[in-house]
Amino acid sequence: MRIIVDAQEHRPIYRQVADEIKTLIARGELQEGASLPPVRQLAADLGVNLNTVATAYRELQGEGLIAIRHGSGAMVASRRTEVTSRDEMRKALRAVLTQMVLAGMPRSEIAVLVSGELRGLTQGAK
Amino acid sequence: MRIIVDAQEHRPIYRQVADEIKTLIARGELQEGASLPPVRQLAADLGVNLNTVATAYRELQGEGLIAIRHGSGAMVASRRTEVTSRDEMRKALRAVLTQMVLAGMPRSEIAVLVSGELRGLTQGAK
Amino acid sequence: MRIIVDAQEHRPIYRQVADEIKTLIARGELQEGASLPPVRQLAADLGVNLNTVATAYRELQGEGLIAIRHGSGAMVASRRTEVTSRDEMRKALRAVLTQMVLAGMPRSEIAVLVSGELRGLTQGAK
Amino acid sequence: MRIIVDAQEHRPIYRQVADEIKTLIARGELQEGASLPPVRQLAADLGVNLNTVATAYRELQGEGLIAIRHGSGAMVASRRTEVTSRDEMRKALRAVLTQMVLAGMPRSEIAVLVSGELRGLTQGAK
DNA sequence: GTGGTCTAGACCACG
DNA sequence: GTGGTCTAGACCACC
Repeated sequence: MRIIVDAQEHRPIYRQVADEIKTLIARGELQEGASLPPVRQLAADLGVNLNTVATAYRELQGEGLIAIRHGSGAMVASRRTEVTSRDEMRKALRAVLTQMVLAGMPRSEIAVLVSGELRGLTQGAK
Repeated sequence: MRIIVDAQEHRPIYRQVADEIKTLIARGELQEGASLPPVRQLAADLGVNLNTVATAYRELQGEGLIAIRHGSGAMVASRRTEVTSRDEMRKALRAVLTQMVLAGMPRSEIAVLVSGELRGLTQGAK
Repeated sequence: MRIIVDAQEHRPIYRQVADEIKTLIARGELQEGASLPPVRQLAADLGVNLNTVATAYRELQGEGLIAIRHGSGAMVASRRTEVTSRDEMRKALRAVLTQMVLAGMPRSEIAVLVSGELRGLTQGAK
Repeated sequence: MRIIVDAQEHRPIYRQVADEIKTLIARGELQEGASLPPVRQLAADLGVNLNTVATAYRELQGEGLIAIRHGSGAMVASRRTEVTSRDEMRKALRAVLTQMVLAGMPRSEIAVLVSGELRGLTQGAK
């Protein structure tokens, strides 16, 4: 499983892990029923603390995206989640776009970035 | 100045305040040279501590977006910032879009949201 | 880590702490990758509030000199900074030298002081 | 009297004014007995608040550098002062040099800056 | 009247 | 155990 985390980023590491796994699920690279690597192994691969990965898995479980079965690992449960409110997502979107606009990125370039990411995320869904 | 903060959100309050002000600047609702409300007044309006607003202002000052002059208040200094790397913005964008896709939001609706926000942010720039 | 602060001085304490750490880094007494003491411990050592040290660390982080990782402490990241403009540094230098000249300090003695400090600061850079 | 202040700098404006006048005195451009401009006029020239200039004059008077006579303006009293302790000056010098070193300025260039400033300050003294 | 700094202490987030 | 955030309130510095 190809995941990269960066300790210097603003987002906490556990959330980076969770977000990357979410992206893999959304892209269809992790299908329903697929097994996730054991916590210890993923932690070792990423060079992070075991608790960090465990927290990420717990978050994904809380959102209903994965199922953790004691003693037999974790697997992808579903491609649907609804925990984050529409309003909160909109605020997050606005914050990101604001950042890009203030950084001087032209609107056309932002549009290209967005559609590029969207294409990657939705093609696996069909 | 219309700003809303939510103590329940993950983002710290001082960053919510800073982000909202950034959006107002990006939108052109706060022009260069415009005065910001005194920290104590904004703190009272938002129902938060003085220091929380002061921290937000300090962050904006550090990014070069506002100029604070001791004894005479704060004003908008610029509409440009460069603190966040392109790569970090891209990752943040991907995380938000992933969230939306997994929430089951159709691609067309996401596109509408994005362009709506973008329109609000870039029209003030002309 | 030997740091001394003086509450009577004009410079705020958090900046004194940051300045002292900067000097330790410039001197090479704190190498890149070295750990800084936990905020609470340094605060206790100096007899100041936790927040005061946290503010100093945050300032150093903003200048890129240290990296703070939530949950696992702070470490020296770099020996380079670029925040202060050349012109501002020159003006500050002039102010200090003016002070010394008006205090009646002979030019030769000032030169000795300067080269002594400079030697301490640049020898670690070899 | 050629004085420039910058509201964005770290030093408070009143201190910038005081420092600039000190430099003029140290350089010999303001001789003993010379009159200083009226507070109101200097404030108008600099575009700053009247109280700011008054505070600067008060500081200079406190250091014995100028004499303020009620109703007849201020004049340069002496070129000697001793209010700032040797230790505090040394600390200020160290902070400036640390800044320069961390900004990557080579030792040779710093030396040139220092001797250039020193030459300007001490030539008027002979 | 404006912002700046500091404290003491509480509680949370992260690894 | 580490840093982060917030509060309430005091006092200072600046314009």
